[in-house]
Amino acid sequence: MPNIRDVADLAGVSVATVSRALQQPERVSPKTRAKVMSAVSEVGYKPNLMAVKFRSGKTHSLVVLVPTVANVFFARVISGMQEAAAESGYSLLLGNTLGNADIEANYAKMVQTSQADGLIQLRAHNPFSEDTGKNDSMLPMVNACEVLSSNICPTVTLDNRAAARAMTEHLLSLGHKRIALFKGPADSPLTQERLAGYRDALQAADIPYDQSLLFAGDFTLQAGYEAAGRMLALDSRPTAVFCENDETALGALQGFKNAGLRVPQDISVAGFDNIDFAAYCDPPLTTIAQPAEAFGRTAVNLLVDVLEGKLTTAPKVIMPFELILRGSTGKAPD
Amino acid sequence: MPNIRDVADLAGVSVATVSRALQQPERVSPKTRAKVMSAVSEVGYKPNLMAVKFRSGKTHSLVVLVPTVANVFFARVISGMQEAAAESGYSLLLGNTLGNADIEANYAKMVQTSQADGLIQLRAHNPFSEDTGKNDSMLPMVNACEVLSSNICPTVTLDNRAAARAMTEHLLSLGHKRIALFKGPADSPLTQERLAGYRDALQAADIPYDQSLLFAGDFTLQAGYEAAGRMLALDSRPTAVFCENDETALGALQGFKNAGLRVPQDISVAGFDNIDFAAYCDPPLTTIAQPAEAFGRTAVNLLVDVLEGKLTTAPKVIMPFELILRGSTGKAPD
DNA sequence: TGTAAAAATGTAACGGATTACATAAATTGA
DNA sequence: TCAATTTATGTAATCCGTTACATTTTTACA
Repeated sequence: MPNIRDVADLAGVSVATVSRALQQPERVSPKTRAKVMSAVSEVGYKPNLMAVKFRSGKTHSLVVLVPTVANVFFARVISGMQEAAAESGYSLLLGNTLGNADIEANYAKMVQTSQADGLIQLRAHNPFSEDTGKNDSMLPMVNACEVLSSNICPTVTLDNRAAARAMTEHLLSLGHKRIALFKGPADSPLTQERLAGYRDALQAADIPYDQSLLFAGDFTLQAGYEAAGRMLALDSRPTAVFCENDETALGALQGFKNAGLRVPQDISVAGFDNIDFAAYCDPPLTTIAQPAEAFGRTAVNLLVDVLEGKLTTAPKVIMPFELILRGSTGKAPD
Repeated sequence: MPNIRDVADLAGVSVATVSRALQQPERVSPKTRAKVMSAVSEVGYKPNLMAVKFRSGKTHSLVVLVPTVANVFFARVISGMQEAAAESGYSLLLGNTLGNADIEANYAKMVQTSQADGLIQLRAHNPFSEDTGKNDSMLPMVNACEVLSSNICPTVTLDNRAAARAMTEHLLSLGHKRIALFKGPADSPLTQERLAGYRDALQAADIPYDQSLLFAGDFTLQAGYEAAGRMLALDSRPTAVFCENDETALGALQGFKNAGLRVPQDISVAGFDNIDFAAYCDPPLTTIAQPAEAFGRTAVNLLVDVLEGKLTTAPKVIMPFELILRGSTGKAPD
């Protein structure tokens, strides 16, 4: 690979002049600039950006910790991140962490070893085991989607409690009294928030909260399918199910159908996320739309602000949700 | 951030000794090693890996050009890549290119500017517009899934032609005579290969090839849905549809159902990829399973081999496919 | 034309870790 | 105990751009 010295030699100028000709062309005479430019193309010079990054101490890379890139919702969030990152001149390093704290810590090390400037965490877990060495300033981290309870960094989230309450109220308004909840893992704050919203709605409607109507899963199609099976074994069968994400709902949909139930005549099913598939299943899924791409964009923009020292406090951005009514929910059977 | 000199000063040794104590502990006396180690932890030293990468000229990063991370199949391929990359000590830089050649060229520049060691392209397009400056050796690139016709780099693919033929033969064996093909974009080699397999099967069965049964799309749910609508407008309606990917098939499934058709009684639908959703739709989708994670792993391993100079020729790895028979295909109606 | 100011260019230090080479210390064997 | 090895450690160059500072050249105006 040719370097800046090769160019300087060929053009008959110093390396400083070459650097200036490329970085601040106006600081160099037109004649020299032309000489440099032709030398650049003659030797096929491409600046070694690792050298630039090393010297500047800025990598312009951001690590993103994704529990799993195979999740459709996260894929959309990542798309949004990539757009915003490109606009700000950053690139994204995706870490598929499988929700494993060790893998996360490993990626977090990239920030501590100057391989990345900052980190975006999509899960409610602080990946920085040890201190980052800069206790004075803000952690170079942003938390999105599922949010840490401690307020250690800027966050982007959605009012999950209010959204869950809105969906539960929708089901109540259709006359459902026994509403099952297909949850995520019990230790997930996101699950706890949505559960709280579900309870809020029940309480407001004077319907007793029944723990036997809760079914935990891991947000996959299979988990939804299996939860449907377990639910059908209940003595007194619920007439509606609120699933904490769309994959779970789609799995449940299939589980109910396989058991011979009709949706929504026999049972209503609602999801959360509004992934593309939710509009193309049978029946189409009632769900909560989250602005996934905007989540990603906002997270990146916040992180860039942190890195540029534009933030002194850690803001919490609440994104809007939207209730999407489709065919999978209907009047409660008599 | 403390650097190696801070450690050296505190330990009362030279920077060379610190470096050796960390890289080749056996080259340093146990006493010195202990001093260095305690100094390391006392100042909280983390080596600046940008400096290491800069000096070594190896970034241990691989760029992956993904048409869209929101595609479930690609998400699985990426998962496989990440596993293999982690095992070999590489990290992945994902580029969401939207199939845009300019964006691709931009990411390819990361290799030319020493920000990444190599590149994996999931689309049939050479992103290196200009030469890379190393015409003598092999391009630091691997092509996976959809493959370039020119044999400029190692590739990992599947015998798409044989797979499409196998699926078409399955439909023929069920008695279908008019089989529609929901294709991808016309300029995609992948589409051309699958089309060729479809034609092979028809020809072997002495069924005339009818261009009016081909419907182009872009591999999305929506494209499948719309193609279904267009197909239903045909005078003589096909009894089976072979979709070139599962998203298209799921969109088509919904399109047919909305039009009042029953699947598979009125029309059979087959897909390609075997994404998770294919098993959880109604009816479950007959499809071709591709070893997506293995694609990713193989691609990374090949690229690492290229980078380490272990390959002198460009191999073409053909992965196996599997025909998955489910409920969406059935006997042709009389 | 002479001098001050402005513009253009050059020199060299810098960033942090690695490593070839040089030197110093410890070990071995006679 | 001394020379010959072996082992341990130190010095300084290197990777490649950027940029502060120094120097040279050009321009402007009296």
